[in-house]
Amino acid sequence: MSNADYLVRLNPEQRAAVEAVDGPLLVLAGAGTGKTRVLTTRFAHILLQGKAWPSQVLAVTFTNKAAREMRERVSAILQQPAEGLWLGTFHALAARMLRRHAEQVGLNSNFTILDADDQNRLLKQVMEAQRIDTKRWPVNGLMAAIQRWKDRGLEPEAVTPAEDTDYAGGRATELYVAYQDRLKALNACDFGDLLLHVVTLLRKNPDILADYHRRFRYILVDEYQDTNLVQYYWLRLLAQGHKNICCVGDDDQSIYSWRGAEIENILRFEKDFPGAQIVRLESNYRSTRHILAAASGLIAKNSDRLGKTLRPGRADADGDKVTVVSSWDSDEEARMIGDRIEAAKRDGQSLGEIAILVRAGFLNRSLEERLIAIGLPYRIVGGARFYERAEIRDAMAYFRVVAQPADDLAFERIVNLPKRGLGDTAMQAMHGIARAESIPLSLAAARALETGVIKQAKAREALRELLQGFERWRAMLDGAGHIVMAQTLLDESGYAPMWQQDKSPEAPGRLENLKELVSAMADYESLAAFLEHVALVMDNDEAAEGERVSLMTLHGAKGLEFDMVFLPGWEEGVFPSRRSVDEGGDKALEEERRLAYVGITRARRVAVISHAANRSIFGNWQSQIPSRFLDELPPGEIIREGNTQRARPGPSVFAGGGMFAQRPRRMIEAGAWEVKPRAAATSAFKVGERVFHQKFGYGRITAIEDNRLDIAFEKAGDKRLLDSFVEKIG
DNA sequence: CGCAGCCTTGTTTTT
DNA sequence: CAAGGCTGCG
Repeated sequence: MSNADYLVRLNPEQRAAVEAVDGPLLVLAGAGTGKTRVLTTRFAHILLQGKAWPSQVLAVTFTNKAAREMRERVSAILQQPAEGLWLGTFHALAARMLRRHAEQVGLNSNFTILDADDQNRLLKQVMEAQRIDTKRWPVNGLMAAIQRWKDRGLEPEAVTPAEDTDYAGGRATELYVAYQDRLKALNACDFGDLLLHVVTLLRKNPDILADYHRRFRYILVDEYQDTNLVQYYWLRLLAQGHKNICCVGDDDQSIYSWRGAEIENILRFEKDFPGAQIVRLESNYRSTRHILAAASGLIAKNSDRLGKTLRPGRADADGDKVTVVSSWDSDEEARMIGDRIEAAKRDGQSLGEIAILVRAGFLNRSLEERLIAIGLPYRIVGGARFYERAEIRDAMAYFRVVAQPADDLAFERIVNLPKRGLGDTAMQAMHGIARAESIPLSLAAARALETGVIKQAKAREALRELLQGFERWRAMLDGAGHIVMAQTLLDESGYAPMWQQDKSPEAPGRLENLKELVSAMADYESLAAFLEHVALVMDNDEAAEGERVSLMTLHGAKGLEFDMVFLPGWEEGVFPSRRSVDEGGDKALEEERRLAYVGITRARRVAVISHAANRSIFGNWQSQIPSRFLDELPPGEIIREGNTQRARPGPSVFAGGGMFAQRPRRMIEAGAWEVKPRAAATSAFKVGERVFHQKFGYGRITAIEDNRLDIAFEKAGDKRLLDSFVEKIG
């Protein structure tokens, strides 16, 4: 593409969004309306018009993937590598700013960024030091509260009674203070701190803020609907200078409130930035008209919306209606999906363009089993990630101690790994010294050797060797470089040999991962740069090799598109998620609905939604009620298939016969997802009656609520079922 | 000090 | 059903 015609390729609304360069602008971009194109073209337009140098534009995204994509596309339009840009995720950019001014908030610029696991362990230590019973008061509960405070931009002293929780008898803020103190002592930050500290320092230092005002003439923000309050404060502070802030987002795709995102940020944009223009992108170039209509009909049930109508923008927008399939159980649902994928494959459909999108990870299980059984290649996107694997985290802990001897959490993780004979008592001793003298653990360990508090000679010797090792490895950074250092360390520390001697089946894979880790280091010029990368870029998008079906969560699918999309598990409790709705009420329900909207709008050509009448959850079978979202789909846009009867009354379901095999059973009416709650009076059951269920066997009714029965099954335990799935025993 | 086996417990979504 | 924490033993 020559850079002269980049504007011609836009439709009028997109072009308006690109050309309205000065002043605040909100671009409401529906799914598939060319949001990324607008953002990147606008970026390039600013540069090509000579409005700013590349270093004078701040471009913020949520994910590393989006940042990478934007960088590539801007380069393509500029026809040169886009370097020296302030382009990245909120967290990466905040970390960059914070390192420049770390001393303003009491940190050293080489501070460590802790991951979720470290955060939890640290907070647990803090709580135990304060004699909090972590059984009665789970660490996760306080962690969540602290994160919420940080998401809202609240330092401990800013937590008002109204924002407080009654956690641990009202000691939550006190613990928050202790946790923050501990972080500073460790010269560490958690994820929330990156933004919180930056906002604090910008507020307290007008001169620094003025500096950034001078620098950033234009600000571009992607996925604005997912920003939380601190992110919003940060943007608002920076935008005060030139007021050229452009936020792109879609209120209908706000799905991260559980992580602190405030949909109000986007709903309130015009108030926050007076004189703001709003451009709506409503021409969808992705999906067929039925898919769009189904998604639009569903999202129309939400009330908190700015309002936006998706129009089919494709010339070939005709296509099939959305299919809704009912199945007896999750296995049959998985079989149905597998069959359809195989059929599509026979018709020449590329597997890489097929996705199965689920509400939660556990739904993958039966799907995976089926795909393996029929030999369809698949990949799980966003599953156990590379940098979260134990061996990687262990190796990283070693590297962290090399980079920062004061990193107690890392030191603690590896001091006895491989086993060096340092158990609880030795650790207690070291902690005691560290606390008494206010020194890092690794120094305390050296002191412990001198004072001889570690009794066992073997442990002492092993510890001495480890500490000497760290000095050697640290010295290698200057001469041999970080890659040689890493190899030497993994070998000499005994960590890699530990896995070499391990006979378990996964050991070879772990060694392989360690090799991969070391080779990944080659892309970074220093150990510090590598550590930063790992802390902030948790995704390593392994090249999507080969033709594979993608399995992922609905959250993970945001921003992606596929020819063919399967949406299984549309059942009450699963989707919408019971837990979300219990916690967040109507607001959460609307968010679940937005998630459904995101799911449907991923599909270009084919969307298949399904539900099953029975599903195994937490290891036991439950009877499932079809999702209310199914009823909310416009009837004219969908075709229903299947039913909730057992597919075949063959031996497969109750293999081996057994006590249930011979029972006569009442069949459930076809099309059972239309089963609606009936009036209480019609329930033909009585408390105390003995009943039979096809999967759970015999039981007795303990309570009746409308058409729902609480039943104590002899084998399967207590369940709540729809009465239509149960039969009386005469 | 370390291990094995028991029990509990909890399962959404992630930068 | 899994993983992780706790207990009790060698």
